[in-house]
Amino acid sequence: MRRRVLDWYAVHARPLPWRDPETTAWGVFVSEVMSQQTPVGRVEPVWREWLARWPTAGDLAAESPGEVVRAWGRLGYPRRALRLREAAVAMVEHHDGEVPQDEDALRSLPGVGAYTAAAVAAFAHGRRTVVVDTNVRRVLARTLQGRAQAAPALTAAESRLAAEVVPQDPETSAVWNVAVMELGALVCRARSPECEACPVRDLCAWVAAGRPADDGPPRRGQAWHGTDRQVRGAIVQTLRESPDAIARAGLEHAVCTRLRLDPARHAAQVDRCVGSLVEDGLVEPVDGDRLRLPA
DNA sequence: CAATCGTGGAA
DNA sequence: TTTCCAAGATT
Repeated sequence: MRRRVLDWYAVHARPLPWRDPETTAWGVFVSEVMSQQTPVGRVEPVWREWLARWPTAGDLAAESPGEVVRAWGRLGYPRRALRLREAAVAMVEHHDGEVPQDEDALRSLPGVGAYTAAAVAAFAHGRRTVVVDTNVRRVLARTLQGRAQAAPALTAAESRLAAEVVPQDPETSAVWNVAVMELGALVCRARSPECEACPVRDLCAWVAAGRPADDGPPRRGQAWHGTDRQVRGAIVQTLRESPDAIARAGLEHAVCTRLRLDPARHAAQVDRCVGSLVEDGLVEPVDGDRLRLPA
């Protein structure tokens, strides 16, 4: 199993820029945060802009939150941009401006959870960690458990299983971690798995079982139309595109127009979302009734 | 533990 | 057209 996956990766790995040996730990760190819940294909162009503009943690730490959110563009979940900047500040203040190597130190940074800490320790520093992302969970669920998809949330049994299959040698373990992720992203995909092209199809428990459909509870889809998330997104997008602060009434109008919502019916919702964005530090009130990205 | 938090492309 | 979901983190 391990040899097959490692050999497959050696041939089929995508040439992502942050996999270049020349890429710094900071570059890897940025790529991991940007890739949280965002397809890597969408991350790549923004990552290039960021690394050219802010080549080190110190460079980003010195930037204003608003500029960082603006440069985040449409990657989604803009709070990640704020936390990435806060993580850079923490690196400057507590880690001599460098990306920590220790998994626990990484985990303590803003916006860094179990996955990102393990990934950065492995891919930026060559540490032996157990990287468990959505790809790894799906690959292990299929190959070892014979299930179509992993459980809705990460279970202790899953973590144990993932830890067992990571090679002992640190160098090999890092390649293994990224290789399983890549296999899940390119071949063992969630929707249309390409088992014919899979290096471990002949020892995959799911294939052996005839690729049974998922037997778990149906996943409730994320509601979108008319939600606060949609409204928040439109607010931040509008402010991102405006070099100047915008009056509250003008912002409400712009957001409702953008989303084709009745202003009379949704003014309160827009207002409430502005409030939550201010609390999150994504929006800043100025001059009494005007709003902008935080300076 | 479950809800919340953006966005856009593919099925 | 609607649905699914992608290198998760936080509360």
